[in-house]
Amino acid sequence: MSDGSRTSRMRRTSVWLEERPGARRRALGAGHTEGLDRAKITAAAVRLLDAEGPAGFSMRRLAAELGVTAMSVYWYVDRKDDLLELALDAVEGELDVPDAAAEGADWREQVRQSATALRGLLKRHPWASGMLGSFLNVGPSATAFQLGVRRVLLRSGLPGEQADGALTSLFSFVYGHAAVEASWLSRCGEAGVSSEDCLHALRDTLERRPEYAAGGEAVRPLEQRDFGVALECVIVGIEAMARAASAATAAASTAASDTDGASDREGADAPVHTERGAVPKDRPAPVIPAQSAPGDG
Amino acid sequence: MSDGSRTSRMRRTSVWLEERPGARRRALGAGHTEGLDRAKITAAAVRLLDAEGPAGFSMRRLAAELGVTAMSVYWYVDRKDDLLELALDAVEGELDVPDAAAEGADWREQVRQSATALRGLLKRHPWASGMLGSFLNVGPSATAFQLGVRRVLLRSGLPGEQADGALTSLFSFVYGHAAVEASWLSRCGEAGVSSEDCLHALRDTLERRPEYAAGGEAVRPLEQRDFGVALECVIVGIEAMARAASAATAAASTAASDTDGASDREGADAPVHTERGAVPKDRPAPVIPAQSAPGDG
DNA sequence: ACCTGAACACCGTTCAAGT
DNA sequence: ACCTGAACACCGTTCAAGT
Repeated sequence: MSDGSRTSRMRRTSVWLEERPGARRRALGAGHTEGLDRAKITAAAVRLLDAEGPAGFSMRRLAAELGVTAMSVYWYVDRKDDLLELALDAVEGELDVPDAAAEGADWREQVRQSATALRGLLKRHPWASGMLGSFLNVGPSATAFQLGVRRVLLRSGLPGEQADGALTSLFSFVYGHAAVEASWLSRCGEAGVSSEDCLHALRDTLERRPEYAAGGEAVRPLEQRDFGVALECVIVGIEAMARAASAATAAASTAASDTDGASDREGADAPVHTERGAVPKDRPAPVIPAQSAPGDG
Repeated sequence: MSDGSRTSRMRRTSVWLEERPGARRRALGAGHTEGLDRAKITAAAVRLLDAEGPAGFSMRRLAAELGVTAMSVYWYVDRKDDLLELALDAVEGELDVPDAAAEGADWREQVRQSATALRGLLKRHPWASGMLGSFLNVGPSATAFQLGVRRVLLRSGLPGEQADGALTSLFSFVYGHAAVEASWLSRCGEAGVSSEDCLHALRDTLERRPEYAAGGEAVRPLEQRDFGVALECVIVGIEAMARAASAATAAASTAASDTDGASDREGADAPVHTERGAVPKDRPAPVIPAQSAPGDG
């Protein structure tokens, strides 16, 4: 019931989740400088994506860049999507996995650094943020980074289940922010317009066209999206979550035995500051919902 | 220097930002039941996207659905991308714009409802979350909704600039979360695998393959991503931001005149609870950065 | 004003050969 | 084992015609 035969039933959800992954066509570690290679192809794909964007990327174009016929690539990679997944995880390898065991490190600062590093990555490779909405993103590099940040989040005092919620919150925010920013920049870039001119055109449209009911006074602020302020907002939310959780733990252990050493955790004696009971921690945490899978209607 | 001639220089950043938008080819309000129509085409596009997903959507397929030749659509729409933008804003029209002027409404509850409604929309139309990373999303419906939520956020006591940061944080989170969730579901769906089986395969891979260095104990939690917990985390962050801001305002007005009515705002006397000065509000809020626009390298 | 058909320059991918 | 060429079934979009 729980052996590996179940996985052979599925066609393909990700390059990383296939039956004999990695060692498919040729040993990855073979040290030959001539001929193609999964690593070489992946590196070329990253270069091409960086240079031309996802719209300019094609198997034929990539093969030309490698000085090879279009179909040669298919010996190393089954489908274009597999190659894109490889490219995605390859750039995520640029991230430093934070060290949760570092001695005097403040978890907030580590979270701040990891989030900023991820954002920087997604700005260096603007095509990557779009891929996060297309692929599973479960490659080794992506996984190592996410687990590392999770370990850092646990240092806040957050229990495991809520640390996952915080991790989701943090990554969703960084991904979403980068995707919106990337689409803005690429749209302006393709049209040959500066961001300022584009914002100017937007303001003009909002003021002049009747479909846009509301006035222009509230439009201006939408120009400014500050990653730092928004990130700080998420971190503060995580912090409040952790404080509420450790206060609950302290109260419980105080009720059990009165002389407990749990109060040396910082902020454990602070009250919960939200009016409505802060973070609901007794709500069931569902698995990613399986119903209504998008397929053919 | 600031007249409309500047906007004619740009080719196209969005359907919504073209020179004579809306009234391009035919009056939109014309009441004829026969023949095509921008509205009819847009509605058919939404239906096709819902049914087949973005990969199954093509101009030829759409035209067939409309019982018309492929090129007929091009009389009403300049490019496929324009049509996708129209479809995106069309589904965003399903959202209720929150009423910030409602009498006894709690802003947290309104934010919660709006975020949940947006998430529901992005789950009903899974292709939409991907489009948010491709287009400007400045159509009338999207704009009305965002400005409405912004007005609600202002009721928290947050000053305008920080309300934009909070808005960015909130929307980025919902977008990012929906995009990751949608990609997960669609990948599993296309492979004909349930989410549970896919998670099982992922856990197997993490445990067995050497590239995935870390052990499996930290892998399990990544299955559970609770939108509610993460959303609450963002809301608590916004709340803390607002409390810090209004505390600063109260302190300033107390310094100016001692008998000020500003202290009746709830929580204004609470101290800032973050150890590092909470939200940095003196940091400059940059416009969406214009440098390093992704184009040809 | 509205719609069509043929055509152009592409795609991803399969398949039978080559060496 | 590795690479090629021709071919299939598609794309988005242009353009000259039709009515």
